[in-house]
Amino acid sequence: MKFSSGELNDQSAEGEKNYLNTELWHACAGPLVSLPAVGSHVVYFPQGHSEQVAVSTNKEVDAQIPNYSSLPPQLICQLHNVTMHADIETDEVYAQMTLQPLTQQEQKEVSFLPADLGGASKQPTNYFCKTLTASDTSTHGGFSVPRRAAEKVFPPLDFSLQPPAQELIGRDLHNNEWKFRHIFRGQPKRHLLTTGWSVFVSAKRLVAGDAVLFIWNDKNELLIGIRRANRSQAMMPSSVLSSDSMHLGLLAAAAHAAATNSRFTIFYNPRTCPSEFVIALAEYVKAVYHTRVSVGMRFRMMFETEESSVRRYMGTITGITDLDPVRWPNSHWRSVKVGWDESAAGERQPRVSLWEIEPLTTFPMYPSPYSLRLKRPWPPSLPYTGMNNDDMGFN
Amino acid sequence: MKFSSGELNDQSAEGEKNYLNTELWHACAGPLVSLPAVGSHVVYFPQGHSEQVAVSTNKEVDAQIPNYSSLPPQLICQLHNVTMHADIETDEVYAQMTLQPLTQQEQKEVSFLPADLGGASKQPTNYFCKTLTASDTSTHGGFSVPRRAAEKVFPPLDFSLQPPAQELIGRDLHNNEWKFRHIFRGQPKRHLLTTGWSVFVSAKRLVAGDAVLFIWNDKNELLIGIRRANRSQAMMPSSVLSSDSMHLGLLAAAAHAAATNSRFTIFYNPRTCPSEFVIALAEYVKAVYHTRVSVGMRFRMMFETEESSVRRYMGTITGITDLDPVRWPNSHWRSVKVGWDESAAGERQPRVSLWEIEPLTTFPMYPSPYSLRLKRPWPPSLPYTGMNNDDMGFN
DNA sequence: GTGTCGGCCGTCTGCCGACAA
DNA sequence: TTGTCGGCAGACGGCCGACAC
Repeated sequence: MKFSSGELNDQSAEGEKNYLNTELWHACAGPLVSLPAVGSHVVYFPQGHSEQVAVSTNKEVDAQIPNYSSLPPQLICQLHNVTMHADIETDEVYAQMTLQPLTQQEQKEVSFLPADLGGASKQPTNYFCKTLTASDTSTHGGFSVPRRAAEKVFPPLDFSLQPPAQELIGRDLHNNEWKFRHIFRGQPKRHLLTTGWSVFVSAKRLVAGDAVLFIWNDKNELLIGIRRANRSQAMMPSSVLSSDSMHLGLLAAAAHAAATNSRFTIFYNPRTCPSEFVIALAEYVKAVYHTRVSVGMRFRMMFETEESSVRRYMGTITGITDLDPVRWPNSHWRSVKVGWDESAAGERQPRVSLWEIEPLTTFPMYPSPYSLRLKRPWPPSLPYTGMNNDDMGFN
Repeated sequence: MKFSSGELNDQSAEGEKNYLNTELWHACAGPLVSLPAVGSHVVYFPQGHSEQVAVSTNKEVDAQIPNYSSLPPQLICQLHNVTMHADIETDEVYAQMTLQPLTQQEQKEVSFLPADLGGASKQPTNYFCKTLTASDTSTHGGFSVPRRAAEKVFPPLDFSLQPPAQELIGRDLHNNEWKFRHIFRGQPKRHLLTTGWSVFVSAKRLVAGDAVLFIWNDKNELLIGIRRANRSQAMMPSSVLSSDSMHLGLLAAAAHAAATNSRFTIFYNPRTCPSEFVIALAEYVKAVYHTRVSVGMRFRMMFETEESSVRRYMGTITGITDLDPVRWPNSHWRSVKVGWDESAAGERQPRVSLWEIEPLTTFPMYPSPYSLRLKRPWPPSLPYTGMNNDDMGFN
């Protein structure tokens, strides 16, 4: 992957030389998360960004918040910078992206042909993820390593020893070192992490239900990540800025950047965010202009499993309408209403975006009507008007 | 005091019935912090708010951030609501205020005569504040209570017991109960908190240098507060919104509220904020229009001491100029440059606002030239122009 | 194959006065 | 007056196999 990681970042509290391990970041972020390549063209959705802020502040966007008439529901941008980070306190992974909206001239020159998408999330191959049990997190004992996991990920034990045991040394997202005694004992025999485990649990404040990741990478290094359970209401309001002001802030920042074609910075929190709101342009173009969808159509969509792998759920498209006709008319953000085959009561979103689903076609793909106007970035139903600085309120 | 406290607040994670103790909040906030009364008129300074955000995000405001030409450097508002809060994780105190900018008509009707200021911070009388030592926070022992403090604040011990001891039960800002064994023992005799102290220290994650407050209030209740040491760089970026967007957000929120005379919400963090940025209008008017200041004039200003009392430092006015002539011309925010008699290298601000200082006058106060135009809210040098919705970029 | 438990040992918590600053 | 320490007793951390699901 081409994007830089661990760049010096004055908003980071992670210290000067912050070489965050890319592989570990992606493992913690999950198999569905991919970051577009630096320098590439992306589509930014203020609506999606707003959703993330709503989840983070635990407050829906207020109906009183004014809309920015000049801000379209999507901005085509060049991605200038992506840095991966992890919260010092919680190890929550997030990415910082610097985006620059394209000028109208640049947009005309952009290729709207579907390109190769390249950077699919590079999940490590040799890893395991286990949700912690009460015994794992209790002070009474250590960590029970699933047998297959230990045999796949950890270096083989010397079974001539009695009992077979070794010391494992791994590093977390902050490059902190953690040591564990790995032992194979008990009746029946099992793999355990004993000495060192409890300090890890208390340092990371892990509780039953949280998950740990152990990765053995190509360089024979052990990487250790954590994924906290979704204790949804544990999210606390920031007490820095009201959620209304935050919503206004993200809109104002995007509107100003669009009006002046200047750079702006956003944070993307993969574990809290319902959906990615910065999408590779090629992916967007392919989904919106080169895929036929209609009500009644069957589709698949990927979801993450407990064990950090993916599985596909199936559903049917029940409608294609604006999510918010007032604020964001003609937006492709979550424009597809869907029903799920296995619906466990609000477990899955009732609305998705075109690029999140894989339509199931039993017939060969014909060129869509849109493919005839490939040179026009936006169909008439999506008026992408140039913005006038004078109506922004900025100096 | 008239303001409501502990109102139901859907952005609060503190639970349904949040009766936060006003007395304890003020004790934790410190003797210099006062909150204006609900319903009263106040002056809001976006610049000061911006300073708070800069400190909270640990990042100075970017020069690239556009200014809002329509937003004046101060807004006269009615204060509709004040609620006091404490961070669930850190116990950091903060206040949420709902402000509504006055219409031009309302501003003309406002009394600009200096009124009584009323709500000076109501510090408790029977309390003590101690900065924790290494022994206090070590797991090896308990908490050493200064003798005078114990005798003043704690209920008297029954000295017929051997040793004299009692159980103290107190409550923190979240109304959590804490029990301590208070004992008078050792050679020489001293007051100690033993059983219960260490769970408090570990629950609050106190370290040497942090301070605790014990208050005995009128209702014979023990209140317990904490004040963490200024580990300045411990502040971490929020990872929700970029600091630029936050700055834009607060400006946009204030500008929109001013343009539409609608309410907006701000958070005030007394312990992180360099200066109060919501000031009682009466206080502002008195300082700006009824006080003569000039270069060379001597003044006093209050500061908080280690023991949570106040002392006054003296200084000399060295200049009266705009802090930021480009963004905020003709602002009274930190318009006074000062030199301090006892200057311990950047310990005290080199710029203050008029309402923060007490000018020393050896002669009787004559009416200032401004007092002749009391009925005009703003002198010509402060053009308070009405705002035009059309140039705000809002719908 | 793995979660939880009783048993058991060792370390550290935490209460005490001594002592010194 | 009060911060830190050595001493000591008891609680809990943490390693073990047993056992059950």
